[in-house]
Amino acid sequence: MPPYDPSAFPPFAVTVDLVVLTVRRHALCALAVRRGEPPFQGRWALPGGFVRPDEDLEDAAARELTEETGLQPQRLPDDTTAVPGAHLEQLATYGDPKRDPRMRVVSVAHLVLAPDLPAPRPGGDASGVRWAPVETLLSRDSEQPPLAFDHARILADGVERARSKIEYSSLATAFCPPEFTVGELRRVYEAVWGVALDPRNFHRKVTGTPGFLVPTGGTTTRQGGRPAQLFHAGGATLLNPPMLRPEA
Amino acid sequence: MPPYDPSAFPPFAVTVDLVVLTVRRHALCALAVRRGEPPFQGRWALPGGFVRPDEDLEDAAARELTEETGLQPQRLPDDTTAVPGAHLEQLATYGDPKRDPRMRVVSVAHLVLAPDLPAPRPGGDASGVRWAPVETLLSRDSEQPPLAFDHARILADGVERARSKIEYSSLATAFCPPEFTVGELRRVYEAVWGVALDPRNFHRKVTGTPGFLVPTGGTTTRQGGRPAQLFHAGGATLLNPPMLRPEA
DNA sequence: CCAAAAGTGTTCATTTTACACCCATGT
DNA sequence: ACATGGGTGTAAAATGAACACTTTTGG
Repeated sequence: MPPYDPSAFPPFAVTVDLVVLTVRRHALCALAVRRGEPPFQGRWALPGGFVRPDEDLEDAAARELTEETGLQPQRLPDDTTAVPGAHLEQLATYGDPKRDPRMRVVSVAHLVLAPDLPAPRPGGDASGVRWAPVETLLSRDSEQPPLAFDHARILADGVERARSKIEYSSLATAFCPPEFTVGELRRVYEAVWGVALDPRNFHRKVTGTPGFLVPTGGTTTRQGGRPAQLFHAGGATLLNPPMLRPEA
Repeated sequence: MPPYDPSAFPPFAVTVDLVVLTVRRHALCALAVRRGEPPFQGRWALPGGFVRPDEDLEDAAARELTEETGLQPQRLPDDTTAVPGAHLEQLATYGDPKRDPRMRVVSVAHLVLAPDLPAPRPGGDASGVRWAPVETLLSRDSEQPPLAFDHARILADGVERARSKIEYSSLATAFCPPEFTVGELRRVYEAVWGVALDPRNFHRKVTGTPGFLVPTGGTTTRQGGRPAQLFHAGGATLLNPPMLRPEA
């Protein structure tokens, strides 16, 4: 029953699509590109492209990310390139036979969490790249049409993954610059979850979790008020106990 | 830069592989099939096969599951077929260019959680199907060779997913028959996590979580001792607060 | 001085844990 | 009678939530 006949397999196209999230102006935003050709010409879509014949899926996602944004995923902890790092992980694979009207395309979606970029430079495709609040991109009652293909679904899945994963992992630091304050980290949680958190309890929680935050020794007043300690992300990836997301 | 040229896409084969888990004799077990042809002839592997040209990924996984085991995934809550139900979800996609020595194959792995089957009937392929403890299948120092392809990695990922997901969801009930006792459910947790749980506190916890368990009214003494209430899984899919996994 | 953000201490409610104890069956 | 698993009560310990209060900057 394994009809594993390499000479007669059905042909598929395999692509990667990217859900690139960041926090800008206290809102969770995603990267969108405008499609320059049919189908869905002129509509917004997620960045992505074909996987090359000898390329691993994660390599393809990293390549597309760099092409579109100049970002590089943080693959090694001691990555010393000047490019800002970002978290990259596989999200899910979408293979509805009718998801692309032209042909059978299976897309392996990836999730990228990036710090707010000083210059969100558009990459090769000049026809339009933008950061937009995920609510705007997902709203059905807005003036603009929905995302192309099944990209609204993919984006929603990516947002849901990010929201749940910062509960029990240290991934929220991927939204922060290399050095950040506890208050800046708290504002990330507040933006991603859309809630307000108690600054006092939040501070105790994150500084009390071993391996989560490592003080750099420096301080900053860039948020105003009393100078705040600067931290960078520690080695711990799992948060135990997790950060609790308020209800309602 | 979207070189979205449908006429020149690189050809890939797309398959589904299945991590089918159950609890037998107080151990977490997975379904393995013996390969009848090269490469890896004679070695154990995960069940799987090609996705058909007009078939969704989940449909392909469900079809392979039925072909190999006679199981059917529980897609509708009021599924009235006589076949026992099982939980099916997408796990992850594996696309290393060298994972199959013959050609470029991208495999979308799925995770299946099934109750212990009275007759784990082998399906179409008669050359060998068995349930084996995951520790046996993953042990590198055993007398038997490791799983074919990258299936050890896929199985490990599936086991890890199952272990973490029963913490915060009601998925552990997928390992149980339609009606089960609190003790039987506890033994599922103990087998999957490899720990011992306090029966008293476990009972209070699961019966106190609204929507998790619904009493059927019946009782059973199939485990010996005092008759135990029978339950079936309630509508709740998320467990809040989660089941806590003991350390170490 | 005041406003703003950082950080600490303390109290109360809730949850988790550990374990004593009783219940209902099979042998 | 007794072993076996089912189920309840309860008190100590740990955790989370709420919030008063002090600290250190900029204006």
